[in-house]
Amino acid sequence: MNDLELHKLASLLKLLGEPNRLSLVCKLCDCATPQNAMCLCDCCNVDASVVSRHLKLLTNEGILNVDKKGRERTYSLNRSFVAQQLRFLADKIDLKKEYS
Amino acid sequence: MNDLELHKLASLLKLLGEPNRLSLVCKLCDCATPQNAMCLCDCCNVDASVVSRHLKLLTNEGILNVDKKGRERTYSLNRSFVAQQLRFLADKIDLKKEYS
DNA sequence: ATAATATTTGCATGTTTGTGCAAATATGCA
DNA sequence: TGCATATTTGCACAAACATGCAAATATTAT
Repeated sequence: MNDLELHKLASLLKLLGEPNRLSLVCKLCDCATPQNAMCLCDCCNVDASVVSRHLKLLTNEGILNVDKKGRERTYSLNRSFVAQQLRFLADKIDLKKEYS
Repeated sequence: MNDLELHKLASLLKLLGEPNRLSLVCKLCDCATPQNAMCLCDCCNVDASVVSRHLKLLTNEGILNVDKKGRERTYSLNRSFVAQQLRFLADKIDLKKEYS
Protein backbone atom coordinates (compact mmCIF):
# COMPACT_ATOMS: atom_id res chain seq x y z
CA MET A 1 0.00 0.00 0.00
CA ASN A 2 1.57 3.29 -1.06
CA ASP A 3 1.31 6.61 0.68
CA LEU A 4 -1.61 7.83 -1.38
CA GLU A 5 -3.64 4.69 -0.81
CA LEU A 6 -2.85 4.88 2.88
CA HIS A 7 -4.08 8.44 3.14
CA LYS A 8 -7.20 7.62 1.18
CA LEU A 9 -7.98 4.70 3.43
CA ALA A 10 -7.25 6.78 6.51
CA SER A 11 -9.68 9.47 5.49
CA LEU A 12 -12.39 6.91 4.86
CA LEU A 13 -11.84 5.42 8.30
CA LYS A 14 -11.75 8.85 9.90
CA LEU A 15 -15.07 9.74 8.32
CA LEU A 16 -16.63 6.52 9.58
CA GLY A 17 -15.05 7.14 12.97
CA GLU A 18 -17.35 9.93 14.06
CA PRO A 19 -20.37 8.61 15.99
CA ASN A 20 -23.03 10.68 14.24
CA ARG A 21 -21.65 9.86 10.84
CA LEU A 22 -21.41 6.19 11.69
CA SER A 23 -25.03 6.35 12.84
CA LEU A 24 -26.01 7.77 9.48
CA VAL A 25 -24.14 5.03 7.68
CA CYS A 26 -25.67 2.34 9.88
CA LYS A 27 -29.11 3.77 9.36
CA LEU A 28 -28.59 3.58 5.61
CA CYS A 29 -27.28 0.05 6.09
CA ASP A 30 -30.73 -1.00 7.17
CA CYS A 31 -32.59 0.85 4.45
CA ALA A 32 -33.45 -0.90 1.24
CA THR A 33 -34.36 2.38 -0.40
CA PRO A 34 -32.58 5.75 -0.53
CA GLN A 35 -33.48 8.13 2.26
CA ASN A 36 -33.68 11.88 2.36
CA ALA A 37 -31.82 14.06 4.81
CA MET A 38 -34.88 14.88 6.93
CA CYS A 39 -35.49 11.22 7.58
CA LEU A 40 -31.83 10.66 8.37
CA CYS A 41 -31.92 13.46 10.93
CA ASP A 42 -33.82 11.16 13.26
CA CYS A 43 -30.89 8.89 13.94
CA CYS A 44 -28.68 11.54 15.50
CA ASN A 45 -29.65 14.35 17.80
CA VAL A 46 -28.14 17.23 15.90
CA ASP A 47 -29.26 20.13 13.81
CA ALA A 48 -30.31 19.51 10.22
CA SER A 49 -27.42 21.64 9.04
CA VAL A 50 -25.01 19.32 10.79
CA VAL A 51 -26.55 16.29 9.14
CA SER A 52 -26.32 18.08 5.84
CA ARG A 53 -22.62 18.65 6.32
CA HIS A 54 -21.95 15.08 7.41
CA LEU A 55 -23.83 13.75 4.42
CA LYS A 56 -21.80 15.98 2.16
CA LEU A 57 -18.53 14.71 3.59
CA LEU A 58 -19.63 11.10 3.26
CA THR A 59 -20.72 11.72 -0.31
CA ASN A 60 -17.49 13.43 -1.29
CA GLU A 61 -15.59 10.40 -0.02
CA GLY A 62 -17.70 8.05 -2.11
CA ILE A 63 -19.30 6.43 0.91
CA LEU A 64 -22.76 7.62 -0.05
CA ASN A 65 -24.51 8.14 -3.34
CA VAL A 66 -26.83 11.06 -3.64
CA ASP A 67 -29.75 11.51 -5.94
CA LYS A 68 -31.32 14.91 -6.46
CA LYS A 69 -35.06 14.60 -6.56
CA GLY A 70 -36.92 17.89 -6.68
CA ARG A 71 -36.26 19.82 -3.55
CA GLU A 72 -34.95 16.82 -1.67
CA ARG A 73 -31.84 14.71 -1.98
CA THR A 74 -31.97 11.03 -1.31
CA TYR A 75 -28.95 9.20 -0.04
CA SER A 76 -27.95 5.60 -0.29
CA LEU A 77 -24.96 3.70 0.94
CA ASN A 78 -22.28 2.71 -1.54
CA ARG A 79 -22.21 -0.75 -0.01
CA SER A 80 -19.74 -2.49 -2.26
CA PHE A 81 -17.17 0.29 -2.06
CA VAL A 82 -17.21 0.69 1.70
CA ALA A 83 -17.33 -3.02 2.47
CA GLN A 84 -14.50 -3.65 0.05
CA GLN A 85 -12.28 -1.03 1.67
CA LEU A 86 -12.90 -2.44 5.13
CA ARG A 87 -12.19 -5.99 3.98
CA PHE A 88 -9.07 -4.86 2.18
CA LEU A 89 -7.63 -3.71 5.49
CA ALA A 90 -8.98 -6.67 7.42
CA ASP A 91 -7.32 -9.03 4.94
CA LYS A 92 -4.06 -7.14 5.08
CA ILE A 93 -4.15 -7.47 8.83
CA ASP A 94 -4.88 -11.13 9.32
CA LEU A 95 -3.94 -12.87 6.14
CA LYS A 96 -0.45 -12.74 7.48
CA LYS A 97 2.50 -13.62 5.37
CA GLU A 98 5.40 -15.51 6.82
CA TYR A 99 8.81 -13.97 6.64
CA SER A 100 11.99 -13.40 8.53
CA MET B 1 -25.84 -2.51 17.18
CA ASN B 2 -26.60 -0.46 20.30
CA ASP B 3 -25.29 2.95 21.13
CA LEU B 4 -22.35 1.70 23.17
CA GLU B 5 -21.19 -0.70 20.48
CA LEU B 6 -21.54 2.05 17.91
CA HIS B 7 -19.37 4.42 19.91
CA LYS B 8 -16.79 1.73 20.53
CA LEU B 9 -16.60 0.92 16.86
CA ALA B 10 -16.45 4.60 15.97
CA SER B 11 -13.50 5.22 18.24
CA LEU B 12 -11.65 2.24 16.77
CA LEU B 13 -12.22 3.58 13.27
CA LYS B 14 -11.24 7.07 14.30
CA LEU B 15 -7.97 5.79 15.74
CA LEU B 16 -7.22 3.93 12.54
CA GLY B 17 -8.20 7.01 10.56
CA GLU B 18 -5.15 9.07 11.37
CA PRO B 19 -2.42 8.59 8.74
CA ASN B 20 0.51 8.20 11.12
CA ARG B 21 -1.37 5.75 13.29
CA LEU B 22 -2.51 3.79 10.26
CA SER B 23 1.12 3.69 9.13
CA LEU B 24 2.09 2.22 12.48
CA VAL B 25 -0.62 -0.40 12.23
CA CYS B 26 0.33 -1.26 8.67
CA LYS B 27 3.97 -1.52 9.63
CA LEU B 28 3.04 -3.96 12.38
CA CYS B 29 0.87 -5.80 9.86
CA ASP B 30 3.99 -6.76 8.00
CA CYS B 31 5.99 -7.72 11.06
CA ALA B 32 6.02 -11.30 12.23
CA THR B 33 7.61 -10.28 15.51
CA PRO B 34 6.80 -7.51 17.99
CA GLN B 35 8.58 -4.23 17.35
CA ASN B 36 9.78 -1.56 19.69
CA ALA B 37 8.85 2.09 19.44
CA MET B 38 12.23 3.21 18.11
CA CYS B 39 11.88 0.87 15.17
CA LEU B 40 8.33 1.99 14.57
CA CYS B 41 9.41 5.63 14.47
CA ASP B 42 10.86 4.98 11.05
CA CYS B 43 7.50 4.63 9.35
CA CYS B 44 6.26 8.11 10.14
CA ASN B 45 8.17 11.35 10.14
CA VAL B 46 7.32 12.56 13.60
CA ASP B 47 8.97 12.95 16.95
CA ALA B 48 9.43 9.87 19.11
CA SER B 49 7.12 11.39 21.70
CA VAL B 50 4.37 11.56 19.13
CA VAL B 51 4.86 7.92 18.21
CA SER B 52 4.79 7.07 21.88
CA ARG B 53 1.46 8.78 22.31
CA HIS B 54 -0.04 7.15 19.23
CA LEU B 55 1.09 3.74 20.40
CA LYS B 56 -0.49 4.37 23.77
CA LEU B 57 -3.81 5.29 22.22
CA LEU B 58 -3.76 2.23 19.98
CA THR B 59 -2.92 0.04 22.94
CA ASN B 60 -5.67 1.47 25.12
CA GLU B 61 -8.16 0.68 22.40
CA GLY B 62 -6.99 -2.92 22.20
CA ILE B 63 -5.57 -2.52 18.72
CA LEU B 64 -2.04 -3.23 19.87
CA ASN B 65 -0.55 -5.49 22.48
CA VAL B 66 2.42 -4.25 24.39
CA ASP B 67 5.10 -6.21 26.10
CA LYS B 68 7.47 -4.56 28.53
CA LYS B 69 10.97 -5.84 28.01
CA GLY B 70 13.62 -4.09 30.04
CA ARG B 71 13.84 -0.49 28.99
CA GLU B 72 11.96 -1.06 25.81
CA ARG B 73 8.37 -1.91 24.99
CA THR B 74 7.57 -4.13 22.08
CA TYR B 75 4.31 -3.77 20.25
CA SER B 76 2.36 -6.22 18.18
CA LEU B 77 -0.89 -5.95 16.33
CA ASN B 78 -3.98 -7.56 17.82
CA ARG B 79 -4.81 -8.99 14.44
CA SER B 80 -7.88 -11.03 15.23
CA PHE B 81 -9.56 -8.25 17.16
CA VAL B 82 -9.04 -5.52 14.58
CA ALA B 83 -9.85 -7.67 11.59
CA GLN B 84 -12.98 -8.95 13.29
CA GLN B 85 -14.22 -5.43 14.00
CA LEU B 86 -13.65 -4.35 10.41
CA ARG B 87 -15.41 -7.41 9.04
CA PHE B 88 -18.28 -6.95 11.43
CA LEU B 89 -19.00 -3.59 9.87
CA ALA B 90 -18.32 -4.80 6.34
CA ASP B 91 -20.80 -7.62 6.83
CA LYS B 92 -23.40 -5.34 8.29
CA ILE B 93 -23.00 -3.14 5.26
CA ASP B 94 -23.24 -5.58 2.41
CA LEU B 95 -24.97 -8.65 3.75
CA LYS B 96 -28.13 -6.73 3.19
CA LYS B 97 -31.43 -7.93 4.46
CA GLU B 98 -34.57 -7.52 2.41
CA TYR B 99 -37.42 -5.63 3.94
CA SER B 100 -40.16 -3.11 3.26
C1' DA C 1 28.24 5.74 40.25
C1' DT C 2 28.03 7.40 35.61
C1' DA C 3 26.75 7.36 31.10
C1' DA C 4 23.90 5.82 27.40
C1' DT C 5 19.50 4.29 25.56
C1' DA C 6 14.34 3.91 25.42
C1' DT C 7 10.21 5.83 26.52
C1' DT C 8 6.94 9.00 28.75
C1' DT C 9 5.17 13.38 30.28
C1' DG C 10 4.37 18.48 30.77
C1' DC C 11 3.74 22.41 28.27
C1' DA C 12 2.69 25.32 24.50
C1' DT C 13 0.77 25.90 20.02
C1' DG C 14 -1.54 25.88 15.67
C1' DT C 15 -5.09 23.33 13.27
C1' DT C 16 -9.00 20.70 12.58
C1' DT C 17 -13.48 19.51 13.68
C1' DG C 18 -18.31 19.13 15.34
C1' DT C 19 -21.88 22.02 16.40
C1' DG C 20 -25.91 25.50 16.50
C1' DC C 21 -28.20 29.35 14.80
C1' DA C 22 -29.74 32.36 11.44
C1' DA C 23 -29.90 33.58 6.79
C1' DA C 24 -29.78 32.12 2.06
C1' DT C 25 -31.07 29.13 -1.66
C1' DA C 26 -33.82 25.87 -4.21
C1' DT C 27 -37.89 23.66 -5.35
C1' DG C 28 -42.69 22.37 -5.19
C1' DC C 29 -47.50 23.68 -4.24
C1' DA C 30 -51.77 26.53 -3.79
C1' DT D 1 -47.15 35.25 -7.10
C1' DG D 2 -46.68 33.97 -2.49
C1' DC D 3 -46.00 30.32 0.90
C1' DA D 4 -44.23 25.97 2.67
C1' DT D 5 -40.68 22.53 2.71
C1' DA D 6 -35.85 20.77 2.10
C1' DT D 7 -31.26 21.70 2.14
C1' DT D 8 -27.04 24.50 2.22
C1' DT D 9 -24.00 28.11 3.74
C1' DG D 10 -21.80 31.83 6.63
C1' DC D 11 -20.40 32.76 11.01
C1' DA D 12 -18.83 31.96 15.57
C1' DC D 13 -17.09 29.05 19.09
C1' DA D 14 -15.52 25.54 22.11
C1' DA D 15 -13.41 21.20 22.33
C1' DA D 16 -10.41 17.80 20.50
C1' DC D 17 -6.27 16.70 18.31
C1' DA D 18 -1.51 16.20 16.34
C1' DT D 19 2.77 17.89 17.07
C1' DG D 20 7.58 19.36 18.81
C1' DC D 21 10.65 20.34 22.34
C1' DA D 22 12.61 19.85 26.67
C1' DA D 23 12.65 17.60 30.94
C1' DA D 24 11.70 13.49 33.56
C1' DT D 25 11.77 8.60 34.24
C1' DA D 26 13.31 3.88 33.72
C1' DT D 27 16.54 0.57 32.66
C1' DT D 28 20.81 -1.33 31.02
C1' DA D 29 25.82 -1.26 30.38
C1' DT D 30 30.51 0.33 31.57
